[in-house]
Amino acid sequence: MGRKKTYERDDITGRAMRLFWERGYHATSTRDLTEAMGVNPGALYAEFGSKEGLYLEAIKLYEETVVAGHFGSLEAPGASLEQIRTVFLFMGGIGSYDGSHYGCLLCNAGIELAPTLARSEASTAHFLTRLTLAFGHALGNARDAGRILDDAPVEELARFFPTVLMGIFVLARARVDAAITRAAADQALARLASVTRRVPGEPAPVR
Amino acid sequence: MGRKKTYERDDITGRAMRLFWERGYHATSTRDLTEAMGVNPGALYAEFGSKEGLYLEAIKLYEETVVAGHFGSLEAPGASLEQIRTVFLFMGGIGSYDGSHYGCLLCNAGIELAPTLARSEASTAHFLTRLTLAFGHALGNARDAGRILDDAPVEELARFFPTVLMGIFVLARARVDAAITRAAADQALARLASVTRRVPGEPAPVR
DNA sequence: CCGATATCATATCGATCGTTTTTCTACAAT
DNA sequence: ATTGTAGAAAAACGATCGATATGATATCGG
Repeated sequence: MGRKKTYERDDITGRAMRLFWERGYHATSTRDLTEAMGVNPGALYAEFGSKEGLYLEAIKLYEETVVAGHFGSLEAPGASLEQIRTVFLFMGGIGSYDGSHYGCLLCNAGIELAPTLARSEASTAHFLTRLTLAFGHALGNARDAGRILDDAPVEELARFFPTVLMGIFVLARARVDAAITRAAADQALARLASVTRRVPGEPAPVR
Repeated sequence: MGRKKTYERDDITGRAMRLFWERGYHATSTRDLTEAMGVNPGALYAEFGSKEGLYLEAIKLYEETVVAGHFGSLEAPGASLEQIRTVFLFMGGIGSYDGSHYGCLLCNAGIELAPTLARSEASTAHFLTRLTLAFGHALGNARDAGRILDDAPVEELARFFPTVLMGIFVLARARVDAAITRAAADQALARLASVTRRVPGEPAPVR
């Protein structure tokens, strides 16, 4: 009994996510949020408890959709060098996409809120751990397949690549020239190429 | 004629800088600022015009002191590979220093305010340009001295290194394990080593 | 068709925001 | 000593913040 909701939770969470993503936490007011979500304040607080609760839900949705969409290929069973290259080719070109100045919600959250909101800090740290494991997975597969040198520092590389990605997100948000993110991604791939075993038919490593 | 000021502008700007650096712009109120600066609101507005004006002054001071302190060696006439290595050795160890979770004020400013405060976006972009020029300068010197390969991609590397630094700042602010920033810095140096010409008496490149 | 009730739209809450005004105090030229 | 003035100290400004309370409205079981 009672009236039906005129919204779906995932939908309004997604709208809030995009607003937080673009503007950050503090620069987004609850009025901005209710307007973009198309709901009244009461619904926001009934669904999410507080602005902070909504933010954390938005982060969760971001992990499940955006992060999974961009980096899920690295976590797939057969992930290897191709998936790493694809990620960096995409990230290198991020400066030329619409909305690239949004950067990454979890990177933004870590910068803006890590000192004052422990759950945000934890989310960003978890995100970085996830990326590190994903790269480690793909690199491990590549090593098992004999595609990278036996003494390649897999663990260090798996920590290096996410760091470069964070740097690229910072550059994208500061709207630097797209050629810079391109160069950064290319050089990360060049580091990968320097530990890659050459096999017949494969293109030469970038320099 | 009139009463003497009880503060010095650089001193109170520095106190504001540290507070903005740690907490970010929006999470720092003018009351927090006046308290930390040891002045009354009237003095803040007489000196800086607005909270935004104070923030921009703090950024300027940060460039002149902190940035110059950490990256000035790269801009010196004789800068070369040693200066690049020193920078990354320091940055790799940043996770183990007190206050490392502050990250970098200009990186933080780019993330938090770039979408809403054009002058902040410009400051971060200018900072990145400055770093790129500094690395390009050091790499150019190294190439002129025959210390890196003739076909080494100097310009791309000069764009790559600042990107890695931004990534490390993000990690530091999210308080990830110090071993991760260390690995990221080491791998950036490994990329440098792969274009470095081996000369007698020099240590072997890192892998 | 009718109460019961969950959600709607809207007004409004106290707190805090960035900023300004007011009042008082110290200093210097006369 | 007097007086003009720049700065210190404190109160208070309107606006907006996150959050809530108040009625109107739609949807159900009966």
